[in-house]
Amino acid sequence: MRRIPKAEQQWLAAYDPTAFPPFAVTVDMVLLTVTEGRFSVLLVERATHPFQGFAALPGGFVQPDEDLERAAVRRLEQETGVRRSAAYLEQLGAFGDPHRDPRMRVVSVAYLVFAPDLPAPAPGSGARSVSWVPVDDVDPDRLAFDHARVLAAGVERARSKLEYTPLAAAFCDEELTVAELRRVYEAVWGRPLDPRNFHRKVTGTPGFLEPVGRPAPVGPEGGRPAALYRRGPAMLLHPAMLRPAR
Amino acid sequence: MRRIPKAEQQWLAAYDPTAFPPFAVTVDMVLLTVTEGRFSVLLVERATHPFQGFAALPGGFVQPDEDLERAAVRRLEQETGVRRSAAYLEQLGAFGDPHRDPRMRVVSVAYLVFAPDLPAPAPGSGARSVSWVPVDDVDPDRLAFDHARVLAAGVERARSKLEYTPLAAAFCDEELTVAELRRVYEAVWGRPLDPRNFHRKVTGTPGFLEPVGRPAPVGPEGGRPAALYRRGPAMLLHPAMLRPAR
DNA sequence: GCTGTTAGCGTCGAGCGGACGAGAAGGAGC
DNA sequence: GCTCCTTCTCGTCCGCTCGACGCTAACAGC
Repeated sequence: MRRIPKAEQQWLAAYDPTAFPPFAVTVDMVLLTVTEGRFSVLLVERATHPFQGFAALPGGFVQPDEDLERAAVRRLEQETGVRRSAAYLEQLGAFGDPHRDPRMRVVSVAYLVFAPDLPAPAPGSGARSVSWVPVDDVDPDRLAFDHARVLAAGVERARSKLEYTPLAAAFCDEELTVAELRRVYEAVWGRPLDPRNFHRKVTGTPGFLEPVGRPAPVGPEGGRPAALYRRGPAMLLHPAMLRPAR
Repeated sequence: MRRIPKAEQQWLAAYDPTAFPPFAVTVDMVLLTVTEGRFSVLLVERATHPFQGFAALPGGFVQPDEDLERAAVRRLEQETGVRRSAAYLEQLGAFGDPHRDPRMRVVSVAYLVFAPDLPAPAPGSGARSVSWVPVDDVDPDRLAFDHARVLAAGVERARSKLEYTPLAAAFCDEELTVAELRRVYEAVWGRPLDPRNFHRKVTGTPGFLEPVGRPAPVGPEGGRPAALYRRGPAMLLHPAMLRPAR
């Protein structure tokens, strides 16, 4: 921390911190998962005005002495029970249209979260119900505030992140198979991938997956048991996993 | 815009908009260019407390009825004379550490701007001097607030954007040569590129460059005149221009 | 003419990725 | 046991891209 010079200390003591236009600041979360083979987002139903009865992204006001990311993590754990260590979280951006909230001037900082497949969380405070909704089934006109724009930005960011980072593994359990990872890519990108080329690619990219040395139990469809892997140390994929052209 | 139901109108009329913790919201700009062959950022010297005498990113408070991007564009034009149409602008993210400003709780929304090579702008209000500083020469400890983190995020984002978008052209004039574009890449990435492979790549990527059909005037070093191009319609590069490993 | 410069084209080989064949390893049914 | 089905895993072929680099084109200056 910088040492504050004496002249500035005196100046600060005389400073009126209410001399600037006041804003409310909120965090909203685009919490994504893959469940039952579908790329889905967590939505809550608003129990109060404004937008009563509309679907909305979970979120809430930032406390006066709370870091933005800390506020997001708090909401995540409160509203969904997802622990920070079990998920991936990054900032998506700020949304500050002057009329996005009819009550007052609000700037919302959106966070993007990748969570593994979880049971539908119990409703928290201020929301009637909480549920996973496939992103393709979301009606943008039935979302509160500007959450349609926020969700669209989050979904596109997620699709793009899967190309050049190993974060698809954040949608799976700690130990995972190549086929589970492939189904994540297929759900997020919305296209089938060749299992053989996918296998060659992910096992050939250094730092993506590390073998556990143990097979997974056989699935309900039978077939040869798959080897188990866990996430490797790589943060970026070289080479990238580019989406096939449609 | 949504029709607001009567029950909500009544509820809103009775609502106290000061019931939430007040924040100040600012925009800060990471304004980048390539000048004299160096990747540079616009810095101002702060004339007032706090951080008097420190270098800082240009920026300022968002007005109560002003969109975030509009506030950034206003600052851009006021402080630097750069017109919005002549540059590329995107949001970089929100920075909201509770103690980033000693005066009060401030959330800053940072914007990233790519501008063509310009004469050093005249100092505006509240700043002693304004100048382009090569990003490699910036001393992070001499930057005000958390601007070292903001700048680092902007520089990394810019380096990465050049890989998969045609935005390097935003650092050049409207009509440009392949060599000018190559010098932008070399300055931003900090490594020399093979002129022949670079030429093949950018002219072979559809939508990146479109020929004007006219040669550029011969440069001070002589040599064969280069053909002029202008930016094509592509928003994303397929295939991408990956940075060579160091 | 010759020299020095930059611009632009061509060639070669390594490596990656899409399309696909084929064997390995399990279960279910007979 | 054997057959049939499933999924997993490895291998082959071929086209494309990219890095390294040679070569020619088109200017200025002398």
